[in-house]
Amino acid sequence: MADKYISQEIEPKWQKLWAESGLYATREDPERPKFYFLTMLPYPSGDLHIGHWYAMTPSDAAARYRRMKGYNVFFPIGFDAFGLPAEGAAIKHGIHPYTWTMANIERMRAQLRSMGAMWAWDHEAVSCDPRYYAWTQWFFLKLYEHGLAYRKFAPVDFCPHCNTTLAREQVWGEDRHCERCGTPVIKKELEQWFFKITDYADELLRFDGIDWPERIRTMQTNWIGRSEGAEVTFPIDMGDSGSGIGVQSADTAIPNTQYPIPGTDAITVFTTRPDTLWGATFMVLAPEHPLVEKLTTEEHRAAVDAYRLQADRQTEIERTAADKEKTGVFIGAYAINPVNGRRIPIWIADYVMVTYGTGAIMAVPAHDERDFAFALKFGLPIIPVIERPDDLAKSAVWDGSVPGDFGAALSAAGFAWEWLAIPDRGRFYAVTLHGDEQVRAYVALLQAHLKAGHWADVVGRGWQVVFHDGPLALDSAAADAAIMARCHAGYDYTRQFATSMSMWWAVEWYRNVLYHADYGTMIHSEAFSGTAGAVAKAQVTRWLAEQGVGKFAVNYRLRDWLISRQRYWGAPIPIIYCPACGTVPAPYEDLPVLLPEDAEIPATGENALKFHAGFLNVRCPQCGGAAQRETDTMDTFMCSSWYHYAYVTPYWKAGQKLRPDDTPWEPEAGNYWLPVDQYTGGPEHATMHLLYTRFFTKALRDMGVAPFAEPMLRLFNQGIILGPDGNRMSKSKGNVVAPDEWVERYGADTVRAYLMFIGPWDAGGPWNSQGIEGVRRFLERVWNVVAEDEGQASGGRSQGPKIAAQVRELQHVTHKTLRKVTEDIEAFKFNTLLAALMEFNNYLVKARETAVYGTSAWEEALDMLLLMLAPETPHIAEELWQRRVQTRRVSENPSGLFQAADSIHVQPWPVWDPELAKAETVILVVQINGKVRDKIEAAADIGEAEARELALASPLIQRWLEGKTVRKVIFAGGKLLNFVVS
RNA sequence: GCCGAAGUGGCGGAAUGGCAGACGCGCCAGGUUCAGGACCUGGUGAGGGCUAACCUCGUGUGGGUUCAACUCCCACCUUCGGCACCA
Repeated sequence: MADKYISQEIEPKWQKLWAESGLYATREDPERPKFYFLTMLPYPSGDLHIGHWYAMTPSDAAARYRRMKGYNVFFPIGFDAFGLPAEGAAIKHGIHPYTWTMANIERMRAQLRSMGAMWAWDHEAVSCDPRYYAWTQWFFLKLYEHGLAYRKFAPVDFCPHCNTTLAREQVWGEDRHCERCGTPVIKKELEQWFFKITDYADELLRFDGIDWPERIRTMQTNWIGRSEGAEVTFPIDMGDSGSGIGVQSADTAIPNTQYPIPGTDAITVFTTRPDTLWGATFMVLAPEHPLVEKLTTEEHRAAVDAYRLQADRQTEIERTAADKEKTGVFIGAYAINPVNGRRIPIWIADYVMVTYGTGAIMAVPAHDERDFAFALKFGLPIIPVIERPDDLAKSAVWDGSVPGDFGAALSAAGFAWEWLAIPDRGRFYAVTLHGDEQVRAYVALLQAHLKAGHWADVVGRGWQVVFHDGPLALDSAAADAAIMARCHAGYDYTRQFATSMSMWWAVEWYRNVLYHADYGTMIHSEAFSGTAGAVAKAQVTRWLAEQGVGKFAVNYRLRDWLISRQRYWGAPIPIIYCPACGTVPAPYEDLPVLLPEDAEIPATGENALKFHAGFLNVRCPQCGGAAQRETDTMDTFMCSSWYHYAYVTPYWKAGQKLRPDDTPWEPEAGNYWLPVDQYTGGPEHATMHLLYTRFFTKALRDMGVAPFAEPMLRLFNQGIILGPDGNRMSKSKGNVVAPDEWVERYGADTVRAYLMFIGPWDAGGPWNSQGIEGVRRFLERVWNVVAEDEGQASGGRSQGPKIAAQVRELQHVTHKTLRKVTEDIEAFKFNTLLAALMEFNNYLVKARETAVYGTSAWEEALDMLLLMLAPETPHIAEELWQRRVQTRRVSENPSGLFQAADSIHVQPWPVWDPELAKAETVILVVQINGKVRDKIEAAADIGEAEARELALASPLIQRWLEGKTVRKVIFAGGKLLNFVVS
């Protein structure tokens, strides 16, 4: 009675029966091991697209597999339902965000059901439900209580299109655009709420006990950007110039450091290279640095103000363009280099960021590329203080400075040199030297040949200018000045240069030895000269601490998480501002602070809460006086930082008064399910959601709320499905692929299996419907093989040795396939899993025509085929399984109704027999000099001697060996034999 | 510029030291059919070869290690992702 495979009929049927039979009901069962399998929750934009299917259906397959393996699997779903698009729809179509969102959710629920996934709908959670965001607000209060939420006035990224501030993580790309709408962001000075994620920077760098992809760990590590170095304090030079520097002796708060220098005037810098301190020849402050105002002298104020203004006006793009010419101005003030007491000028320049480190740097132009460019441009001294590790030195000697026999003398002494022509300056001996010895010998030779009044330089190793009456080392700014004074006096050409280094920069041939940023032996550093590069940094840091001018310090690129959003459609920040009491948290028992439903969304895109008197005006919980609510709402990443906890007991304690000592989920259920065992989702959340949720969990642990430190033990990142044009799918590009039409045409099982089949799950790639037919054909062939078998289970009809061998082969193929499929699904290798099943099915199609048909091995093969298909294509597997079960009358079920216990999806995953999975024969590959010359069938356990014998019996091999001497034979474990001949 | 991933037939991809191209799409031939579609069977990297046996070449490029390299090492090219004046 083999009828046709009509997916459109069986899929809705089984979805209904599964739901009705309670197959997916969640219950904590201490008898069984739990498995919390989580896939990233969707934003209810209105329609599921193919990317959701790509992310979710393989997850479902893996979750189903876990259940068949005997785990009590929790596979929940919900909606990340706050966010800007709802407000956009409100403005555009006049629908309230709540109505729009809930309608979308309703629509998406139906679409999600069509996947046939084992969602725990009984634990669905929607983040915009007041019963949900009551807890979002509860978490905020807890964080506030523990000093992890604070408000500060700071320059923040603001999206003019979305009309709201954004977290640093939500600003993307070189042009610093809004992650959501693509509009370039602007900087605004606003008072905003932050979460102190930086408190956990070090712990977030550790991934102990979690199995996360290398890629994500690297991205998070880079994002946190830990660097070790020292903080060094440079006193301001109060001495001369009497310039009436507007310095006040008030406490000076230096940005991003907890170490204001009370009662002194000093600049603290962060450096990763304290070993280069002796080469710090100037300082640079960020234009926004608070000390700039105080330190600028009257003489320079106009220029400084002008520079700060233009720096402020520049967009971030202009300012951070990598190849930008360095700009900056001197502010008239000087600092004292604490290691040598030298006076160094203070500049401001926009290449120093107020947001990183202390917003101020010591500039070591000889060993920092940016400082080098800056010093070159503004004629500031560049003094090398770290020896070149490669020993290289160069010296260009004008042929007019030495007698004509200089070249011969160089050659005789064994120095490598060649002629170098410099336009307008003449011909030079270009000498390349290696190491101190050579430099010393060379300098002596040069000295002996130099004509009176002439000189030549040695750059790189052993920096110096050799004058006819003796060399001058470039070991300090003073020495630099002395060198230049002699040069200026002796040769007009040099007057255009302020420093030795800029003079050398003019010689192209010198350029590659003038600057380096490597570690190396310290030079020109007083007592530290000679300190080896490997220990220099640590030794100097220790000494700085002893001297009281600096200390070991760690700096992070990570900033605190800005969570304020100037939007209506989010969870309100539960804070009240009272003119008398100040900032007052809303009492726990008043949660949730409800979003007013009657708010009008202003067409200007502003926050509706600001104009809603009923929301805004409130009594102060402390003094009872008139007060106002905070109108900003929370970043939606706050909602998704804890949704995996919400699923455990959705809307826990709804309607009850919340208390600070509550547990945000039903404790027993939480103890059973948490934490998440396997998480799957896109890699685009690496530095946002995936970092936030780790921070959040660590904070919960420290509050005593959660007994674990990581929210998700294992993570897998699937790839991203692009539009058919290879671009990221987006409505504006019109390349969004809707799964519904494909499901209608081919069925959910086909779409599921096709998405799993097209390639490795973590690869993603452009959607291409070519090939989906092949997967549908595969399922039809499965249908034909299995459905036509009904009633044939009567045992083998023929006997004998021939059929025994065929049966054994069938069993071998069956068990080998089971092994492959099991290994693949464990590793999320769905593409090769499906290929193995296709191969297996192709084999069965052929085997059906042989005597194995109807044997118990045949029946086992069909059962196994269905069990292996159940995770990937749940509907067809169930339909065919039920037909087989009924046929065999295994189920005593008088009602005839489907019972959950009979479902294929709760059958135990079969176990392969290693003996059967092993092949009896192999194709022995015979090579001559590594080239395949013959393939011979042999017993799987063949030994080397027999293999050799077999190979030598082959006429083909005999021909290749003719007239050759066998030098060596390599036998690779029953697979391959290689004759090395000559 | 720095960090990471990838590069294999006409296409998606398989093989992580041992038969390159599994599986699927497409294409070609044949069967079935009044015909088309669907389905079934066989073939399908390039070149050579009495179109047979078989041979040569072939996994981004150039070197290397090895009996043997898509796979390991070195250098480079291209594409994608992340970071980027981060001190």
